[in-house]
Amino acid sequence: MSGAAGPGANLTALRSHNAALVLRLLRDAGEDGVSRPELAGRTGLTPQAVSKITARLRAEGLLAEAGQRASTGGKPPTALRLVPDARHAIGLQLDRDEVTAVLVDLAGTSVAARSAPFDFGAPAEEALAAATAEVRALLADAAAGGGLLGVGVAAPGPLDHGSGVLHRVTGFPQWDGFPLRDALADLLALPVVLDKDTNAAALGLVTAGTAESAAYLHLGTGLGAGLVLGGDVYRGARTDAGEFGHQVIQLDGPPCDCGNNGCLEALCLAAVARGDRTDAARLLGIGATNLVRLLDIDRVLLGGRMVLADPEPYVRGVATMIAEDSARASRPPVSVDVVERGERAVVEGAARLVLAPLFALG
Amino acid sequence: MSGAAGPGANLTALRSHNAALVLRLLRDAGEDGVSRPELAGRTGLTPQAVSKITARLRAEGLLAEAGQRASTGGKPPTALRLVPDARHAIGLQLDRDEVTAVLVDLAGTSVAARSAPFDFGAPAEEALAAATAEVRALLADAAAGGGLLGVGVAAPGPLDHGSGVLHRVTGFPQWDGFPLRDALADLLALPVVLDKDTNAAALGLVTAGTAESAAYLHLGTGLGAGLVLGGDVYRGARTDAGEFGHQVIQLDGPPCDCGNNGCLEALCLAAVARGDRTDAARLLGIGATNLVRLLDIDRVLLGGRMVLADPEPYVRGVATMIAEDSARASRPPVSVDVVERGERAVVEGAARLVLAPLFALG
DNA sequence: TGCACTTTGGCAACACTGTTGTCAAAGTGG
DNA sequence: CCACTTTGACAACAGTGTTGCCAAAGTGCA
Repeated sequence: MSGAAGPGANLTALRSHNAALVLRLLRDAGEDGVSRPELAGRTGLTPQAVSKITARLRAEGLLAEAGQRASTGGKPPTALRLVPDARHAIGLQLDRDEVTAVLVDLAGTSVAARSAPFDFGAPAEEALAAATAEVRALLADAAAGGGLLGVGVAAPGPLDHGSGVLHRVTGFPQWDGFPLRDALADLLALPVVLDKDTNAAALGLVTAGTAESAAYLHLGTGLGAGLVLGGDVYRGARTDAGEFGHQVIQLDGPPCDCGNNGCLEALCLAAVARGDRTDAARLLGIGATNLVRLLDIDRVLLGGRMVLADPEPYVRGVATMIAEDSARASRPPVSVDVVERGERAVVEGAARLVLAPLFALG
Repeated sequence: MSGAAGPGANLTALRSHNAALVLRLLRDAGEDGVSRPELAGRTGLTPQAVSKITARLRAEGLLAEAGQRASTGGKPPTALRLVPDARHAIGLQLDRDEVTAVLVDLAGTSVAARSAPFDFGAPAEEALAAATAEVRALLADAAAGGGLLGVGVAAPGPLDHGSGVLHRVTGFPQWDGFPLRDALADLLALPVVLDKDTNAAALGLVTAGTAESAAYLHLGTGLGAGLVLGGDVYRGARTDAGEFGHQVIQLDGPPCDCGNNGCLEALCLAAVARGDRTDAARLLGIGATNLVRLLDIDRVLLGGRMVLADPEPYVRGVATMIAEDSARASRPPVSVDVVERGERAVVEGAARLVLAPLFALG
């Protein structure tokens, strides 16, 4: 690549980093808030440093006092909490036939939402206009109280997160090479971040759980994964990571569009097509087990239209297969669930693309 | 886990970070050295900050001037280079039947090496005594000029990198739960870092290439992988990541010791056992392709006794399969090679476990 | 040959970070 | 009632990278 050795850190970066750490703890604590001494203990910073940092954040309106806690033998600590309304972000999901937009606050809570039919196959300008119209309408509906941080866009892959350019989306060649991020940023006059829909959903997992490593498996028209490794979304150098569906699990299996034989996606979608959800779940479970073993995953979440239509057999099937394997390998159990707020997981995750830097996540 | 939000950064951490960045660039530049302005450009730090940092590092003896470069229209820049002898580290590899120890300098170059027969099945104290004797003999042979930073230990997994404790090594149940890191640290009175042999070898890749993501595939008595993701070794929460051999690639395949059917390891080792290296390479290639697609890997290196005995068919087979898949997916090519310095890859990687923090790697 | 220009790299002053020392406020518990 | 603990602020401090300035040492054109 550029040959750079990663960014040098200056005092500004130091400040942002520590502020983000404090904000993350405050966000995770929710309404109850956290006391200053607790923040100090959890971050490893001195109490005085925490006092300075929280004072700055309070001046920016990002946090507020939330009453006093019970004393533990001395002066009772003052709880601090995030002020969710202080900032907002927009999530925009471009799907094959629908565009969805949400306005979320700092806590990631959805404040307003809109969706409309969408033609991903339309000419770029037309589709872009439809998407921006949706965002503008959303903002008109619910004026964002605090500052608007930007727009996070989730689209089907492949695409490049770094440059914000779409690649050859299956079935929609006209988007290949289109600089979607910059085009939207110009039209909306807001910062824009672009990512794959699976990564957006995975980003929601970073927030939701304390799990260090998690995988979001999306079974829709295709089968993809969003990976959270070591607390951050893992994209790979070209945002191509997460191609979960095209792992070969049957050497002599049926041919797949990708050119290989016995891809998990082909087998799984075939099972779905013939209505055999049990077998689809079993196949998905095998792929998930491969993933868990390879990457030491703590948590698996399932999503996508096929799963959301009838989650139970999938969750049960995948959970069973992973649990059996974990037991044999005497590994701690891995939680398997449907993604929360199913249909909204991707859009709300998209909004978090914008929020993530504030909390030193991403 | 602990609920901590990652460590807060203070000024000391800031200094170490920037110093490590500079050291890494100097190490990668080798004998030729790097000029201060170039360091500034690559790190993003101001020239004056680089001057201060390099002055400190020079005072510690870690770097020295390396002559003047050609002028580019002004005062000619002074090249700075790492002083490899300034510090040393020990790498220790505990294998099933052999113990190997190397002394490496800051650049990772091997200065001295020893190896001896070893019985991993012996009682812990006995094996430990043999290992420490090997290290002491190595130090007696070649007195380390600069300060000795510590010992990096590579052992067959599973084990926990964080706590330095061995888990149930296949065939050697007596090691289960043994605190190898602390035991060795006590005996040698040196800092000790413990990691899986595959991870140690993978750490060598971080150094060697500019590849952001790489995988080291080890085909020996088993089949495992060491993963480098985003420039760092990826271990997972419990150092269990890298279980590459037990991915299912043939649903109705033969049973594997792990309890599943059609594991890559079982199929691949069976092919090796019947002398069919071409098929073994093909199977390895399928697993490698799965890995490359899932994790957007740039570089694959092959190692382990089976491969090193006759590398060519493996490299060719794996390279061909990945190349075909990459071409179909119009992805940039992935380099496939035998690991350099084959037999030594793991021990020298182990030594780098100790060096890594100096260069902000790991 | 002379001179304008560029680049290097050090020194001093600076703005800002987190840290330490100190102290008042406000509780608990014997 | 009083000793003790904890909270959280203020002031002084050490140390970071940054900025402004300048001498040294080259290049390249007139």
